[in-house]
Amino acid sequence: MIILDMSDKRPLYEQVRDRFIELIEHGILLQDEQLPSIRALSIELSINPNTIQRAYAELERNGYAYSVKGRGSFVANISGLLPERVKDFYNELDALLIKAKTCGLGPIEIKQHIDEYMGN
Amino acid sequence: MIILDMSDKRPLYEQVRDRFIELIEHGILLQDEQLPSIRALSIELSINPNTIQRAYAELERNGYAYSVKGRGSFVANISGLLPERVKDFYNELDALLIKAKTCGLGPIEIKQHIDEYMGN
Amino acid sequence: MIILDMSDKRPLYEQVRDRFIELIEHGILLQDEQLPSIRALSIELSINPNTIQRAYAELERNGYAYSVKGRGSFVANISGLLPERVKDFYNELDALLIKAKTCGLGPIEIKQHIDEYMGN
Amino acid sequence: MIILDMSDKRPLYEQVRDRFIELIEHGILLQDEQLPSIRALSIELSINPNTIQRAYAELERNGYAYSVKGRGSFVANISGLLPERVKDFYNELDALLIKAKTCGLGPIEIKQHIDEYMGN
DNA sequence: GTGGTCTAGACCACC
DNA sequence: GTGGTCTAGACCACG
Repeated sequence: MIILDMSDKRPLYEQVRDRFIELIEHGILLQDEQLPSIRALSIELSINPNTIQRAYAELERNGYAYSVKGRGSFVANISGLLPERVKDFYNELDALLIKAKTCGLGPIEIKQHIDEYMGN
Repeated sequence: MIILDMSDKRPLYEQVRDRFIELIEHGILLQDEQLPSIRALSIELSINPNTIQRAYAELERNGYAYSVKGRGSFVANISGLLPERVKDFYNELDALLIKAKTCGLGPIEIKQHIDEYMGN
Repeated sequence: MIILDMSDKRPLYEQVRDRFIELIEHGILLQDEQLPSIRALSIELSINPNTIQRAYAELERNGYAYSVKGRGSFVANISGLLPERVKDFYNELDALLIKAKTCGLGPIEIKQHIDEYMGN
Repeated sequence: MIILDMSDKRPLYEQVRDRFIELIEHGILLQDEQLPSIRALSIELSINPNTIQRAYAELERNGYAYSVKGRGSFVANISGLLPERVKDFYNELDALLIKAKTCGLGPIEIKQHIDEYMGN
């Protein structure tokens, strides 16, 4: 479920965090489902429990999970996060479109690529 | 020409490097034009010359500049870099489109946003 | 009567304790009324009896309940607790007013807010 | 400047964090002023550098500070945080006013206390 | 068993 | 020198 890439320049805790965000956003992990325990996952991935702890803390901070002492960590209700994620998407898209301009790419080529990629 | 943002998370050398890439890609710095000397720029920005040196080295490594011992650094011919940058752009766009799907955004909304942003 | 929120950061025993304090202070549970038995409540809430036991022990320690061996736990006479609670309230209010100052809020705005909130 | 209370139930990193928030909000630490280095402060307080690091990370997350690798940590521009802090204040005040009601305190007594405390 | 905090000590990137 | 990440190992509170 989680795969670490030691050659990735991102810190391990970000890799773990982002992988869980992906799993939650794609609906593979459902609301209130229990995440692997910090200790179990740290053994499975052969990394320190503190690193998992940090990843889980960030998931909680970003609204993707909640944890209860003595019980475990669980997937949060993420329905409230959608507007924020849409806003994020458009911000990133705008940044990318600036780059497109400096490559000589116009709206027509980009839109065509989108149709090919997402289907129209 | 170069402005540093100390509260930016990126290291200074990356800020310097990326700013020059921007200036070069936008045609503000032209081919074979001389870049500021390391010493002059380090004084102007009040930062360590090593930091400028590293930025220039990266510019050279990425094909945006070349240096002549004892003469200085100059803007390279970047026409050969375009295909690579276009490829980069499409890779980043594809990653973003995956995110769009998980936000419930389809090609129609995205294309409309592009038209509004870039003009059609 | 008691509702647990698993995503609440507070431990379960505090949630149980505080909910009973609320019920007692609001006069919903009256003096000498019997609290639910530890066993019954633990089953109703699907949590460990030790958790209820701890909540009840704290209620007793804080003067909100008393227990009779073999009989159960009962609501205590809380009239003696009022002065202490008033004192608590003013202490917390004073701390909050310091914060108000650093936000540029003066007595007029605060008093107006109180009137709107509590009615005058 | 920073005093730790080992008997305080709050974790050390929260004590450090909250103390700096206090210093920043009260204008004792000014914008862009450098915070003590993580190592220096950890020695001064006789606690582990990781604990300071965590406190500083939270300050940064909450918009009170920014840090630059190789340079240090600095006080951020907090003017943008004011509306949020005002909102926080009113939320906490509302919670307190509920408590006041259960103590039999009405708006008149509370407003009088505010006048005595803040001056009118 | 669970998560949360802390220490000690290491290594890295940056300046 | 600075901050950032990670490991190893410990202790605590909670259930």
